[in-house]
Amino acid sequence: MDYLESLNPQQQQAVVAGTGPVLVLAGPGSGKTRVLTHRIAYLVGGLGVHPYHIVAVTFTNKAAREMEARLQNLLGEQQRGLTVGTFHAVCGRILRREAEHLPFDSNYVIFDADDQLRIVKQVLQELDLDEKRYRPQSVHASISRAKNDLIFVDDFPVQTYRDEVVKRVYTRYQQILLASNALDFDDMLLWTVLLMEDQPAVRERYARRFEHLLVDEFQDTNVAQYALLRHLSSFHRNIFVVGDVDQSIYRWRGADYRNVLRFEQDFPDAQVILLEQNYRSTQNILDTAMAVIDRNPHRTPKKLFTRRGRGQKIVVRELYDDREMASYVVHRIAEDVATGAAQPGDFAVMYRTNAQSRLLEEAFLAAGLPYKLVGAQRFYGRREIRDLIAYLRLVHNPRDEVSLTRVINVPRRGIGNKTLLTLQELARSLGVSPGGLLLRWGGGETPPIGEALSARAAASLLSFGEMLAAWHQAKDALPPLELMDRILADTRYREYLDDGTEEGQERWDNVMELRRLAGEYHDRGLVDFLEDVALISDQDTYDEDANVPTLLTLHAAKGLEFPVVFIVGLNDGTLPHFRSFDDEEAMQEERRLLYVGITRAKDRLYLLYALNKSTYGYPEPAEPSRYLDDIPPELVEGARSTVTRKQDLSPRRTAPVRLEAQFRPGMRVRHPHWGEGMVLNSTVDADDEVVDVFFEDVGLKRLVASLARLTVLR
DNA sequence: ATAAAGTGACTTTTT
DNA sequence: GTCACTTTAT
Repeated sequence: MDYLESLNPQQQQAVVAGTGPVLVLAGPGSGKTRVLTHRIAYLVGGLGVHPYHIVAVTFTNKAAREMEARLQNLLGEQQRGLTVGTFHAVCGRILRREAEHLPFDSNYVIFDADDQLRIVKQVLQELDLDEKRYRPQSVHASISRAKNDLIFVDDFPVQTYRDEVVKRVYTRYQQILLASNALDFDDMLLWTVLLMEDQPAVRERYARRFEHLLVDEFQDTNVAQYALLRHLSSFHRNIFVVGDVDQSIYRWRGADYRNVLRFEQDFPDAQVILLEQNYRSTQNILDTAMAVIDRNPHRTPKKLFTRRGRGQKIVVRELYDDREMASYVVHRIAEDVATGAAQPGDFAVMYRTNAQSRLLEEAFLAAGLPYKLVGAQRFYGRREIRDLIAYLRLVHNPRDEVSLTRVINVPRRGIGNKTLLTLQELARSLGVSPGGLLLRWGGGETPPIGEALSARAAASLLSFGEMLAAWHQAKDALPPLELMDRILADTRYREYLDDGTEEGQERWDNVMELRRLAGEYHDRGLVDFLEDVALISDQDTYDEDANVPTLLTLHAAKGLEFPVVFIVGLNDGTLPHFRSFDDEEAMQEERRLLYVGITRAKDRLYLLYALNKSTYGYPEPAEPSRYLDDIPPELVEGARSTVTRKQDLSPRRTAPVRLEAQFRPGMRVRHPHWGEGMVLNSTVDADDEVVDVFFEDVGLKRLVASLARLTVLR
């Protein structure tokens, strides 16, 4: 088999690069996944490396699955034994196997973002700290950042009083995790690195095993991940990383693109290979992307080029507000589909924040067009889904106090706050976890209740304990699906949800969806089910086979491509996001985010901004994104004479009728964005006034008077 | 103990 | 406008 077939010279060079460190700097659409998979195929099929000795690490399950699928095509059964997975999944496997060296056992559960926040809140309450002064999110972010930087509790530096508070919360937070036999996302990396450092023999075993280490999206690694890679490659030094600093968009999660520079320092003998040829987009799209990203300082400029030709110009368009924007998108899609110019699945709509999806969804719904939204939170964040996962987690690991607290009174079974508190105290006095106590109680042991509990409360607890004990006993014999069915039946969960409303039905449908998912784990079992559910990412929910338009955040778009891309809400404050305004590094990342979005487009690109945006309900005038100014007009369709006009797409909204012209040729006017200009012409339309204005700075514009917020100057 | 009604705070991005 | 959390009434 020829592993170099259909690869360009740079790709080939990367695929057959000799042993030792290799750094591949790969622009968007340059075929980096091809390079990674062909490299592995070459190692196994060409050099005869056993797959057992190869590990490939990605950031999302989707990327891992895609790599596996492509390897299956290239290698067939020869690929068996390969380790391909996300950082967290690979660490998870190592931690379960090596649990004897660690302060938790191999049945540990993974606490997700919501659980983590709950614990922080609980701790803040315990320590009698004011949640207004110490916002749980922000305290948690500090803890997470420390962990990503490999700073353990004892080493947490204290310079301010706030640091001191965070350290106290961090300490207690960590105690609770361990008492619950639980890890958060950051712990998975942190404990693995700690394991490698504290147990040289273990490190040696893995370092010897992994002869070849391959890493995707290397620019998104954080300190902990980089440390882990160094440990795992410490014996063979065959570390092959692929990345693009211009696509680094996870700084807020601890990612540091400077790891790419660090790599070159730490491995001075590294081969560096540049992939610049783009196989995805037209040259106009690439030029747009470069115009945006070139403004970032301290970059090694890359020249993205394609053989696909210039293609169509990009569309930059102003819409009245977010609603009109959504409506415009839907109508454009409907039109292209109707004329046969494109298929529904060709389109993607991208935005900066999740909240922006709502109006888009409404517009699709109103038009009766199916669409798909990428985002796991949507599903896994739902109350009913979290409840059921909490039940399963509790059965799997009764020490999980977060889950116990969540479900002990759902559906209502007469166990209120007071009773729960008494249970917790009782458990503490006996030196067991509350879940453990209930389990034993339900299994026949009677705890020394004394006067602490009323007879009714005790009966409620006992009956819950009995259910828990029965499930716990059955869990090893039952596949996840059957266990879930049993829980649903015993708790009468459906009756609890079904309140006769549409919402109740929807919730039950969600439960059925989770049930379907559980069914896929018949052979792998509960542990894998719970782990996968905890580590699922938004990007993992992208379904390329659906042939419907895709709605997704710019972050979730990384690694994907679409024939037609709409980027909506290109307004200052949204992109760049206002929270980044006072942080230079963050602002550079906003720019990279737009760059990532633009480079997803193969053929057509729409950049849309609103004249008015609404910040939680209330509309206010908005500025176009500053990044739009960086795009050369010759790349933009009709750039010289933008018609600024409210789209007459929703018949419900009609502009106020105006009979007389307000503006006359020769008048001097001011526009909030375009500055001062002179009116050249004005005509009264059926329901509005259309004014042509020549602006000093931007030239001729056609404006609708009722929307353009023009003021007349003397 | 629970349901209903009221409050305030908040939205980047997510393994 | 939406959510989570708190207060209030039963």
